[in-house]
Amino acid sequence: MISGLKPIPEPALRRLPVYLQLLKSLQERNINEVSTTVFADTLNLDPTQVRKDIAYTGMIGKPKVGYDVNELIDTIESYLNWNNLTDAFLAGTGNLGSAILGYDALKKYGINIVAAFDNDPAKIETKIQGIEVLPIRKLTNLAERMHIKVGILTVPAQAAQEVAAHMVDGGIIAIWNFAPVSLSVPKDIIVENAGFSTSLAVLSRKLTEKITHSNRSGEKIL
Amino acid sequence: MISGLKPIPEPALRRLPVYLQLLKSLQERNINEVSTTVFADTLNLDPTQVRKDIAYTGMIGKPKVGYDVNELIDTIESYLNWNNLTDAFLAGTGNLGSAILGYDALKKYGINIVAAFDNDPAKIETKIQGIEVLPIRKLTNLAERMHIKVGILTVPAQAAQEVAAHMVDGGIIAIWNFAPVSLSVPKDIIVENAGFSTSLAVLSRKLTEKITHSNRSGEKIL
DNA sequence: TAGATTGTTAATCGATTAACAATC
DNA sequence: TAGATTGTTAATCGATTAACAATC
Repeated sequence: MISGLKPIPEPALRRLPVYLQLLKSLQERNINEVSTTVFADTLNLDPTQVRKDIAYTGMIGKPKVGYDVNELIDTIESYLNWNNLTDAFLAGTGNLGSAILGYDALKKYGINIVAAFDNDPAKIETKIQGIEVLPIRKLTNLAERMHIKVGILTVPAQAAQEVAAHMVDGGIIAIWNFAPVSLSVPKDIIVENAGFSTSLAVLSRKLTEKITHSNRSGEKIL
Repeated sequence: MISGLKPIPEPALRRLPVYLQLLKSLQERNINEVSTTVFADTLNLDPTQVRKDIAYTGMIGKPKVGYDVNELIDTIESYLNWNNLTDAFLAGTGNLGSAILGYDALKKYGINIVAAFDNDPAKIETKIQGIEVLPIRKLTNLAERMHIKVGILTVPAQAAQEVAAHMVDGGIIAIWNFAPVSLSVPKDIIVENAGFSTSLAVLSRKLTEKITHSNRSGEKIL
């Protein structure tokens, strides 16, 4: 065993930030210890599941007591590498791109946007939310020179594939993709799709099911 | 059997918009037929999985031929109810909220924002992206009167729980939550968390794993 | 101490993948 | 027709949940 930890399943990984958020609120209320029962009751999860999820981070609890809140925050944050800032480029300074540039909390998730890129001449050489906007053609070279590893893709759908390719050319290995397009990139490139469509599909379908179901069973829908 | 269709597992539901996106691009290229082999190869999925996913929507294909592209688009869109516009309220007109107000493509996902809410006096009674901004205290009443079912929550974390409660009071039954908070709402309320943290957790951890792994095995990381 | 909680192994559940007859 | 593809049943895989000894 080299790393001492089994690779985490993605569903478990997705729950970690939820735990973190609860832990922070406990910390604010000066609560120093937390059991998986508390997690489970608050978040509607199974306590065993919470215990397993936490175990993936390497955190060790105390029987009868639970977990130390501060320590667990530190452990999860360093497991996610959120305690270190990773420099990132953002491409596409439309509404969404600009909003992300202005989203200070990104630093809490370990992301530090150092430059933005766009092809609109009106935006180039200006600053949006204090971050300089450069032409897209400079992205590849600059990424290489600055050893940038993370790219945030907020360009329109039809430009996404091309800009993603520029990112990869510049040595970027992780793309946070907001465009509604499945990017075709080398298989060792990490792509995390954060577009709205998946999330809205779940919302829309659940809503549709609920409405048609409550109609059928005669419940009121107003 | 009442509805004729088994309820779809959430992982399958999340893949539907991805299929839809590919289908639209086939449609643009005037391709009328598609097989699950094409889906599988393009999207790196198992063809049987694609077939099962599509079956949940009620779509029927033709052996040897595949599926009719236009018909499958229609079927998925109506399965998600994206072919009808659902009116929605948005609360919180900061960077992200404003970006969503300006995001025309939301209409393609069946969402039509009819009013926005904020507590900043400077914003109230103005229009953002052509949509009127009203004080939050008017949300509950107006939601009720307008029979609004969907609320988009883009307020700061500390306000999220309270505003969510106002939405529920006004009869909203589905909340698209962008605040990094797990909302506590009655169990029949649909909450879809679309905050950045989950998505960034996956990206960050995968990146960390990749970098530490490639170091260990001696590959170059630049 | 007794009771609550952790860590872990075993059982269950559900989703993915494989196999294959039916079809055009 | 032959070969490709669908639809579906069976097998596998992996995640969730249950059970329980160890612990403070």
